[in-house]
Amino acid sequence: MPTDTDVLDRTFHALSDSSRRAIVVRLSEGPASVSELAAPLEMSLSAVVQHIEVLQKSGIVRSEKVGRVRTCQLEPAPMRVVEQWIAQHRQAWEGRFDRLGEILKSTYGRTP
Amino acid sequence: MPTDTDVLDRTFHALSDSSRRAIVVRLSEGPASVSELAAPLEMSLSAVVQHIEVLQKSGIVRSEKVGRVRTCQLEPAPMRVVEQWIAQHRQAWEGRFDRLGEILKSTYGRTP
DNA sequence: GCAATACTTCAGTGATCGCTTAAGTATCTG
DNA sequence: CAGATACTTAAGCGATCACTGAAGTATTGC
Repeated sequence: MPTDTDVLDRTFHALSDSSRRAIVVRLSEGPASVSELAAPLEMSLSAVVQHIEVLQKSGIVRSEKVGRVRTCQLEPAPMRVVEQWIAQHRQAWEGRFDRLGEILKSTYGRTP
Repeated sequence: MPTDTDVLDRTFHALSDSSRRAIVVRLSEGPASVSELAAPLEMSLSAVVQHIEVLQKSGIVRSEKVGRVRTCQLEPAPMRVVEQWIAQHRQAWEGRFDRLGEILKSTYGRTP
């Protein structure tokens, strides 16, 4: 049973590659087969399969094989964990903008 | 000049490590020195410095040295790019389209 | 001046990453 | 059944990763 930390590690890692993000963007338009996902990417089918494996390990993507075709689709749960993590620190991202100067000033009485 | 793709690659990568996320969480409470950031982490100072470098290359963290102390703080811009990317695909993550399609199908017997 | 402090830099190491090629295994289609 | 299709699996390779430890360089306080 993966912890939130595991999910965050794997999901952020999965999204850190532009080929994998392209796969995710394609899947956001609806389910697709492995070859459909591979078509626009300039790499071997084997490489694409490996990217899909990374996405599956993160939980972002789920797939099912029918006959000889594996169909992939998005799974929302891991992204919700990521969004939640970001939301928890959003105020800090937005609120503490460019205050180093102020802190240094209050600490040293001047800006160096 | 880094493209959005570069920013996404580096920011997602930066956040894919739990030690780096711990640094980010600490910085969300306010600026901190390198040693302050290192204190709760069970690794060498050198390792922490390398994590901070990764965060700086992504643009998430900015730092300034005064005397012998380097003070780090969050920079919101890269996170906004990440939030924007997620927002663009949120509907798909949440499965609204799929469910809407199913609902319409079960109601009208077809997708309009 | 001199020791403690706060990093900084560098070389090395084992693990993981993103890919390739090659050789599989099922599953359709005619 | 034969050949095409859609993956699947495995080995290997150069690059990057997350560290460590050792040796540096500025500052600061006494």
